[in-house]
Amino acid sequence: MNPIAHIVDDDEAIRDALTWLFRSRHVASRVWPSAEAFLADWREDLRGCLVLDVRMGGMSGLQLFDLLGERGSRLPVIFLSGHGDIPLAVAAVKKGAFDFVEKPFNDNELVDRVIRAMQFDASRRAPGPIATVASARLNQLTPREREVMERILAGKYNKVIADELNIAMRTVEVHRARIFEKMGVKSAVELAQLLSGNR
Amino acid sequence: MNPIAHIVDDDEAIRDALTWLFRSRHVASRVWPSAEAFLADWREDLRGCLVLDVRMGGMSGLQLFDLLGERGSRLPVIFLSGHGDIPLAVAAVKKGAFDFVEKPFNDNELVDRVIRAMQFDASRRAPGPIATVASARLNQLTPREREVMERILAGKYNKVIADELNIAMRTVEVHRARIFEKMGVKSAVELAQLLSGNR
DNA sequence: AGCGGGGTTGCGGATAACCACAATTGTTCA
DNA sequence: TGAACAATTGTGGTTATCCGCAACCCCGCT
Repeated sequence: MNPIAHIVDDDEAIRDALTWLFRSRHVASRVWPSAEAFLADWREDLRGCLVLDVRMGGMSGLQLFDLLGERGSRLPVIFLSGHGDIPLAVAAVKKGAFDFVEKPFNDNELVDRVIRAMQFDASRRAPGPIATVASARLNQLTPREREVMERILAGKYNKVIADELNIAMRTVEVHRARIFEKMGVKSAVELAQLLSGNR
Repeated sequence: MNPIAHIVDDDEAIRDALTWLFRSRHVASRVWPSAEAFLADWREDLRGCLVLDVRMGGMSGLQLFDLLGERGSRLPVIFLSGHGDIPLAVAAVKKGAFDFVEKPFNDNELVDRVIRAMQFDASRRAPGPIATVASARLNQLTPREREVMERILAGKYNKVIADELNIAMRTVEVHRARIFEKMGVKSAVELAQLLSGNR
């Protein structure tokens, strides 16, 4: 899925205006008339950003935001809020929304924020330095050790790993110990945490 | 450490100008005259953003950027680039830099981008939806189970956990099993991955 | 030939995890 | 007051992990 601005608003006039606006600024976009409609099309790998009306018939923008959060969405969300909805939008920002824009909005400002949200999304997905913490140590591992490690991280028993690789359990144990040593961890749990880009 | 704009530039005039600029806009900032100097003060928990001159005597901004990446920094980086350095800066953005600004820069624009970078940093650290994948299941856990889980994630043995909580090992085992069941995982490794915001 | 590194294996024992079965408190809520 | 739930513990047994000690094979390099 290519990065696009995903727009959810129940006001057709707004949808049309935004479609025109983004097209004129060469920003790819697509509109949905309701939270439910968007949810039906939502997939975890959507990229770009989400422009979301706070107040809508049916499921509100906030509710959608929360729901997407639960489902693991990381799409940056920009809320469109009427002047009365600002406290709501602020609360949303505190919960991790990317930004919010007051209605009526200034075209340039909105486009600017959408572009930034999309840049944000892109940079967060960049393979770059994010997970490089462990890569230095990872490079010390021999190929075979890497194979074993994969399976350790899959939560498999040594016995199973031995089976899959057609080697003795004892060998797996040896690899396991070396892996922990080289990666500077004491347990499989620590290893998983180290490699899950957490902190 | 409170969020501030961390500024690294080897030109004293620029440093002074930026200090003044941010102060006038009520954005906390601090300056360093070289990459090396900043590196000496760098800590993993710095918050805010990093404004970095691409070209400097000694270590360049790009080098510092790479180095920080290796050390696990997640501070969003805004590069200040002369017009000749733009290709470099663009490359940096592809590697995960947050933004770059051409010199000479427009004050408003720079402040705006710095604020966005800081918002980005703040929202990324927000307890919000990021790790909410698991939070639904996490809420099913009883307080006691949570206590046990913390210690499991610390890689401790059941025996040690039992000791710390002053309960029998058997009890820990029961909690452990329940935790795995409620969280829908089969091993401590999976649990760690689930809770490390990976995907 | 000698050396080192990577991969492999066996033995045996200490330690921990995992589990089914069974049971006892204390609290909250209908 | 009785059902439901959280927290607790025990017994006994199976299965895994973790390690020291010792060893063999293959390969590339000196």
